[in-house]
Amino acid sequence: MPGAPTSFATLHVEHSSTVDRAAAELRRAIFDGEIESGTPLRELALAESLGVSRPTVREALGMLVAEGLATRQPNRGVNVAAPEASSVRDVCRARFVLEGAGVLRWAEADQVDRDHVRTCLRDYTDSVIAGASYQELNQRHLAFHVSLVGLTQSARLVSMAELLVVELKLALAQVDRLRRNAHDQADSHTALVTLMEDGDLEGAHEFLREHLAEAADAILNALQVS
Amino acid sequence: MPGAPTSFATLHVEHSSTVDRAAAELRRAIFDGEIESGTPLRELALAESLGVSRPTVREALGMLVAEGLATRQPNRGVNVAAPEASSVRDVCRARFVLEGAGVLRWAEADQVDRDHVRTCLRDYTDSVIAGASYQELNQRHLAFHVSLVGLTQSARLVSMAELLVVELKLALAQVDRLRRNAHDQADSHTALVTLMEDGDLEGAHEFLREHLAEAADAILNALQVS
DNA sequence: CACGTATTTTTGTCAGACAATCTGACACGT
DNA sequence: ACGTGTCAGATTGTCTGACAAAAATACGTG
Repeated sequence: MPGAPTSFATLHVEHSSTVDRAAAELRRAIFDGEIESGTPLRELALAESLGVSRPTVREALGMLVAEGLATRQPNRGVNVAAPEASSVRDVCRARFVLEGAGVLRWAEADQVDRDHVRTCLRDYTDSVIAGASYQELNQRHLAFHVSLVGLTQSARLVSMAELLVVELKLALAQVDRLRRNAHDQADSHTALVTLMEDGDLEGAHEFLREHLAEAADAILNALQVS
Repeated sequence: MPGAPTSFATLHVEHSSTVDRAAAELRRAIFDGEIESGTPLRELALAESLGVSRPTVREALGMLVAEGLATRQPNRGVNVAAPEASSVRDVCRARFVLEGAGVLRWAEADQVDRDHVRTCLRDYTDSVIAGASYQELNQRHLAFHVSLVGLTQSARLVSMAELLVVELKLALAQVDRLRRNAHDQADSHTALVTLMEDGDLEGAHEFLREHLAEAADAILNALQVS
């Protein structure tokens, strides 16, 4: 529609602050394995490396701590979080509650949200077929799971699920470098969606429970090895 | 056991930083209604009032924003969050997912967690009988609801529920000053626990759904009036 | 080797400053 | 009157430098 559009709803510029960029760089370094879990994150050293001031680093570290990627001990500094067995179990229990709630609401959910689930599934399977990097596979895989929570139509539940997923990504970053997960789970996810499409929500719910339990066990095994 | 106790497990000192105390003071002021919702929180003014430096205020404001008590617009500062109808609905939907998951797990839950629910209920009803302040009633009321989430035995779900409850407390702080909620809901909560004790978890689940929907409507009505 | 003390490192907090950005008002040209 | 350009004031975002408090470490002494 050329001529005179009165609303520019589609336009927007990147509005990133220095703190955001610093936090993003730290996240990348953690997920890429450049910083091992448990490493102390010294404020002064980071400020020099990143070329920003110490207050900026402090704020960025605060964000990482809020996301669960790092832990802060008062007067002792911030360390990269070390995924423990108990926290992996806890995250998976919590995920089952959130994602399960989404699955059970498949029928009442909004059409857009159902389509979003389908899109995420397709993106994931396409990546598997294309033989994408394990990082991208993780990304798509977890995006699919988050899209299930979207079926609840609660923005807060979705952002909670994203927090949980970040924690899982941290754990996966540890184990994936040791033994790349097979990631042949695409079929399993397709089966889940098929169950929902067929209206067997209880079945899908149970299927999800087992799927998440298996995933937790796999991660725990891999963690124990390392 | 007098003489030489080898473990001092019961002892511990308040290990609070200046930032924590500043954030606590801001929270108190917000919930006490000393700062109305929507008020801009200027860093310089707060620093002077609180007697701390601007960076400290900044960090405290960051905590409030992370808790959902305030909103930050880049380069425009932090404002006390204004509870909207959509967010109230969203919080209640999310609460139903979390608390509902706890209710359904009543049977498999840990004995301690079930006892905790009973304790919270008793505390609440006692406060009602004693005619406590509406702030204390809110506190106990919401603590009971959080204790339901504890039945899932997931620490992360509990902390998520606490976040949601903080947001609700903010909304309640707005309306309670206008029309004190009757808080004759104690019976309703007792009925919920009775249903669970009797093993009718599905019934309790449905009961909870209606209870939360009613609560949401009540808050929304009160908000519309103001 | 155990123990208490000094040194060093690191965080928590402060003060002051500057640049970037937003807000609002005012002047200007059409 | 309307839209545009410009400017001053206010506020945030970021930096520099500094100091006190706490923890970790090294050291000396018994």
